[in-house]
Amino acid sequence: MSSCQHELPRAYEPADVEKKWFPIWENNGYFHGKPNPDKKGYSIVIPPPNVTGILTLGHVLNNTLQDVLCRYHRMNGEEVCWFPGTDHAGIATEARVEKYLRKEENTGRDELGRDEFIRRVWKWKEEFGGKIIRQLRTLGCSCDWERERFTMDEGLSDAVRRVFVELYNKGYIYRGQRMINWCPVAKSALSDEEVIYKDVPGHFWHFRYPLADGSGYLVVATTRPETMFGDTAVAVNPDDPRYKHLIGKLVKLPLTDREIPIVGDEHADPTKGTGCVKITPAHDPNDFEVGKRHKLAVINVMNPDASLNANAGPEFEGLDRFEARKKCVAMMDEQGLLDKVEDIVHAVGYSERGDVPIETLVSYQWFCNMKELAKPAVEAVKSGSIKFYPERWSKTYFHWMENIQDWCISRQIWWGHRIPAWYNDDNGEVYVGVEAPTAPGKWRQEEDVLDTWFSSWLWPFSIMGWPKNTDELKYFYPTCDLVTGPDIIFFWVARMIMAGCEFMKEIPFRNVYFTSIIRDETGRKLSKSLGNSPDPLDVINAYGADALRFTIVYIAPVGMDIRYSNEKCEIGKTFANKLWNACRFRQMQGACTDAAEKLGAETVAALSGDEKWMLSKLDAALDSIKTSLADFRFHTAAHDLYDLVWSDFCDWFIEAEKVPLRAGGADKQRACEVLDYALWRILRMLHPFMPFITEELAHAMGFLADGDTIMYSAFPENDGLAVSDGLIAMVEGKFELVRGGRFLRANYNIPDGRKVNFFIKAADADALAELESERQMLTGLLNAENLTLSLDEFDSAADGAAPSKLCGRGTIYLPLAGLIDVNAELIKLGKQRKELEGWISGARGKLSNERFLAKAPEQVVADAKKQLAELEDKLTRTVELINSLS
RNA sequence: GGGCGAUUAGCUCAGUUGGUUAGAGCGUUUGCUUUACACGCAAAAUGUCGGGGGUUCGAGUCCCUCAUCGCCCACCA
Repeated sequence: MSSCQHELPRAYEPADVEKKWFPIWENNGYFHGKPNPDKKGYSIVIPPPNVTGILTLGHVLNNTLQDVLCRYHRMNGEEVCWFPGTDHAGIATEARVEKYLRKEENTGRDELGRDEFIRRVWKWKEEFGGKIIRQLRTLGCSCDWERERFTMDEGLSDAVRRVFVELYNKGYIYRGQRMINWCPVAKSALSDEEVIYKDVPGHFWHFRYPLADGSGYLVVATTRPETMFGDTAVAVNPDDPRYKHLIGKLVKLPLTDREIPIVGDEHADPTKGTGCVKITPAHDPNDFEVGKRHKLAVINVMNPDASLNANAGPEFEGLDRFEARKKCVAMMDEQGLLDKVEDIVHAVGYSERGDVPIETLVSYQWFCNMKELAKPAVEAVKSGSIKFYPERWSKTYFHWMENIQDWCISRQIWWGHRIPAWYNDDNGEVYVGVEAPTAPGKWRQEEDVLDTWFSSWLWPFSIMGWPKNTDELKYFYPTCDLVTGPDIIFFWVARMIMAGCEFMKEIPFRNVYFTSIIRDETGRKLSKSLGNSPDPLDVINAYGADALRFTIVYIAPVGMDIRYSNEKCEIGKTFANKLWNACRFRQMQGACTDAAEKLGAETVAALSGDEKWMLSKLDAALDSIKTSLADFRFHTAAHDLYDLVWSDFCDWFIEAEKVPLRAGGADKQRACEVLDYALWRILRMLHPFMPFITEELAHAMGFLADGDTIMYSAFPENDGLAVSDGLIAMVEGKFELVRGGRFLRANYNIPDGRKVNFFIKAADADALAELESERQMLTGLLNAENLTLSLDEFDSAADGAAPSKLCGRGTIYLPLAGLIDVNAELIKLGKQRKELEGWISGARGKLSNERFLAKAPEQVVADAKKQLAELEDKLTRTVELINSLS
């Protein structure tokens, strides 16, 4: 078939093979997808990794699965396009580059100013960014690299501006003063989703706030003493008999010279704490609401970096919030105003990126009202237009969507899409538009940029050229499948659905597969700080990309976390080696035949039992794999492939085929043809999972000509060479006898390599006939010198007692004149007899249960009867054996 | 407080509408360099399927309950 066949080395060495094929694929344009009316389209958009990111095992899993899907659909004749790209990751990148500039040039944001800083970020991005995209190639990802995009590319930025303007004009986007989450590290507002709550130990400090008239004090409890400088009231419940008479009076706010009112408000719960609550409208969402009800002043006591500002007074101004807390408590204690201190564990909101406690504070920000956007997006999932795998994630989705809050979209950083709003300071006018205002006047553009996710939520269509109505959009949108982690269901998945429905009037994808989260062996999350996060490139160097891909798919359970360790890559590595050697074995039998694509009619007519068995195993695996992939049950497909190759093909089929191969002539020719046919099918079935080794072997074996690629070879179809159940049972009955023979050898320490005599007493005349027809194979598999097949008992009187093993189709004996340990055999057989009797009594009990007979399906009853008959037969034969030995 | 998931061999996990004697890999034990593979071959051992109750002719599988572990959301003066 091909001139490029070459001899394979003894062990598979992935490094050179993997380096060789990727450039060939890429340079030939095999990854490129373009609108093609003659084919069905299949598209995936990559979850754009952060431009600062480097490859992690999470990416490996995620992108391997996407690649499996893409390669599979490509082999099914579809026009596949996998759109790659990166996300500008505003806060993360800005922090990363700031750190870099500080280290390399001892400069940064503040020194450089906005324009220069942004120029430096772009420079950094060109130089170091997107490393991950290059690393994905090492993994073999068949993305359409010609279409790589970045969320801050001109086209995508234009999409962002248009979307902003459209939502503003619809009244969804507005600017307002609200309680927001503030990250003191980024010195920016955050969305609710960017806050992570952690349980941490803390204290309740009970403070005495003296009544202004000197008649006593109220006790308030707080976890945040340093915010007391922003207190503008103390609230009590209006129905609380202890305090209601105090409403309207004043307390003196300690450490300040202010007096604040006691207000009556339902917010104060008489059953909690002392029943008195200090009200800090500037720093607590509930207090903010109380403040609004009572028209209280909002006193912000924090600087952007969470140090205290002038409102905290000269003693505290400039102090870090935690320093201020200590000092505040100490001063209260000194003044005898610290009532008591309680140790508690409470949830504290942390900034996702900065990993420090956030502040809640009141600030002017841009928001997007999501209520209307959510409606069609909820409907899309409810109606099944979009399906989630595993389905249960839809519950999480609905819960969030149905309680959706306004999205804080402005960020006080520089790296990102600057909000397209301009202020006219002369007349207070606000202009929002895609381009700067042309109207005369002094216009000043909004300083803030947009949340990173405000560009990523447009990704499925902005990456295809929207707002232009491109051919790509017409052909590839909506995309088919999305593969991502459940951790970004709110950040990204839900918002993409909303954006698709709103701006494209069509869902962005049909299926969403949520991957597992990868943990280490002990179940901890992988993280840099724990040092338990292996570098995938090291793993690829040690085991090979195919091995890593296969392993991670193989061990990824559906919808659960993965416990990963590098050692597990042995699975993929040894599997690759096994496949390699199966091919090597075939190659040692001679050149590739013409049968790889299709078996000739004559060959089909002449197939042996084992060969038919193998072909039907292949078909069964094929059907199962197709179903599994259609349901995103990747690991089931990987397990099927593993078992097919290792157990069925290597352990049984290759071993069985050694018999006709040894026989030579027509037998050998036929065996080679079937081996070629089966191997070529196996390689194609494996290709989506292990792209490199399968391409290499397809060429090395001569299944493909130079210049061809397995990437565009057809995924196998069920070949319709159907085989009867009877034949499968016959072949597997034969295998059982072989296993029985090996068991006997092992018991008597007779190496498999030594030829011995076997005697098989067939269970009945049919079995005898079948076994007789398989005599050659049986003799070969058992490595027997002589094989006697008979309906008669083994004649222990004449030939000496022999150990035996009971199998379905017969009983196999290993005659060992004089060597047998009769007692050991009797003990073994006695045990077996007892077991059989147990099962028989169970089976009889079931069959004598009238309700079972009446209610169970016919087939189940028939099977039970058949099983009982088999057990009874086995028992009879066991008893016969016992009698013959005792 | 609300929701979701997990609990099966020493370890990591399969087990698709309930239906023969619950499986795999790793590890363990034993024996093999048999003309692909020691990254290998053959064989063996190990389970009250977390506890309890229920439905059913029949439960690892369905229902209830308890326990333990984990995740998400909300709340917390």
